[in-house]
Amino acid sequence: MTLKKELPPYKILYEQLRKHITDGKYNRGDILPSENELCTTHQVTRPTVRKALDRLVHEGYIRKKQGKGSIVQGQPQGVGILSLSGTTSAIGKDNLETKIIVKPTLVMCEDAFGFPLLDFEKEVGCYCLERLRIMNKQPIFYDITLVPNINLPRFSSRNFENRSLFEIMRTSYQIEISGGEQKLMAITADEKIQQYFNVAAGHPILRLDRKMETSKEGFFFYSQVYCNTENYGLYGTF
Amino acid sequence: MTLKKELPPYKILYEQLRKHITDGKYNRGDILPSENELCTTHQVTRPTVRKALDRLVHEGYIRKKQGKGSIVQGQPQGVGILSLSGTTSAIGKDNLETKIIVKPTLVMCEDAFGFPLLDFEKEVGCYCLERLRIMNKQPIFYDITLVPNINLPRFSSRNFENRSLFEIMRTSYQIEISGGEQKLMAITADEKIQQYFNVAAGHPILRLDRKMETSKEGFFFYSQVYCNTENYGLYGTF
DNA sequence: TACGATCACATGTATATACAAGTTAATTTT
DNA sequence: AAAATTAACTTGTATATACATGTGATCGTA
Repeated sequence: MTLKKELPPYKILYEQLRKHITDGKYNRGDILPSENELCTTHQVTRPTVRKALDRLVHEGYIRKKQGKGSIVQGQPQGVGILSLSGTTSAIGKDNLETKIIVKPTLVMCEDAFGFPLLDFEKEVGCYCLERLRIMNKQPIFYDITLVPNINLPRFSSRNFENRSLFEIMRTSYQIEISGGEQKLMAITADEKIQQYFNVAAGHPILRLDRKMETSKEGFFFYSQVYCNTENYGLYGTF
Repeated sequence: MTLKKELPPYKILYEQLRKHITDGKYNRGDILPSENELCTTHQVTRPTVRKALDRLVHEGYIRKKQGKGSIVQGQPQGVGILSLSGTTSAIGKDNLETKIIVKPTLVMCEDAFGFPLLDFEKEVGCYCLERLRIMNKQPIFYDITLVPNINLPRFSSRNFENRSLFEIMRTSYQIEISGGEQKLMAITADEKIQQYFNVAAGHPILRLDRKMETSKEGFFFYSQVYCNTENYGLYGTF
């Protein structure tokens, strides 16, 4: 029994081109083979090729120009905290240190940061973990994450110290974040946040409540992120 | 001389369906006419119809389900301020009133909210306009927008009262926002903002600095948005 | 009545083809 | 030699068609 039940051609082509871009076989500024070339090399017709390219355009991997070609943009930058990727990638993970405040603990809850939980999620409970992200010795992010307790082998014992949750999901469980919704607001630091961020009372803090949807049907997870944007504004593209 | 140089059929259909959704002719949960019906009513073929629908899906106006149909999602909640659409659509424009604080005025500037300006942009100057968006009698957004002074006929005399800039760009000049970058931060209200939003000193405010890129090569515009998220958090999908 | 097969219809995917329009480089003309 | 034209590419848009696959109502049977 094969897990991949034969992807449609346009997806195969999409995956392949995407991989070549992320792997660096194509670099920013390169021009992809023309649509007609891709047709012959992949033995598909132009609408099929275009469907694959459309998706790459939409996701920011390439840019197209009439009469010219498909120009590689590179890794969709900016896919920072405001979009697909994990919080870690928001500012580049180089100088970002992660400290676990609360290790994954199973909790029962009725809702997740304003997002209503599904019945089965309430039943099985959620793993809750709290982390503090520190950049250049200064705490920047504090986040609380809720992951429904479905069958994720060894989840609670995994090391979250310096890997984003997204990365663990993808590499250990083949679960990708496919989208989500979020609510943003500016608040003032409460006592807990004042402590964590080492800021005065009344300090403005940016808060995000997010619901992530994944490639695994019906599996969501939730997080609440507090950001001290005093020195590092949140950057993103769209 | 017609300004609209004949939009392609799929765009006409897109605009029309989109309008019917934003106008409320179709409501959340409604099912759009089937692709084949749209073919006959609009005298185009299915790929053309699908192209229009693809775009509506992408922007979050509708959702498609195989075997069922195209289900209206409503105002793209989501495609709100954090993503493609205009600020107006961030919270639905029903109760949103727009007040012009400063009418489009030509100004010369060196940079735009931290984004460096191109040389030609510095040369020709930018139209600067300031607006206050009011929801249920409470000011929610205050934004300063810079639009480079390229040839946009009658731009400064257009009525921005209750249309988003994005909408005017799209419908009057066939310029679409294709992406952009933004920086977010939480700040405390300065005196001007305190006045506009009628809040106390120290009130937390969410600020966005954005650079928008458009379908018109080399044409960008810039805005700085202040949001009072006390009662209405910024909502978006990704 | 309850259940299951069937059928009509929805979207999903793919082919084959045609022409429009923008870009670039080679070719021709001046 | 320089400028204008052309030719050969590119992507953009559209048609016409075919079959696969998911959904839901209808009909027929146990």
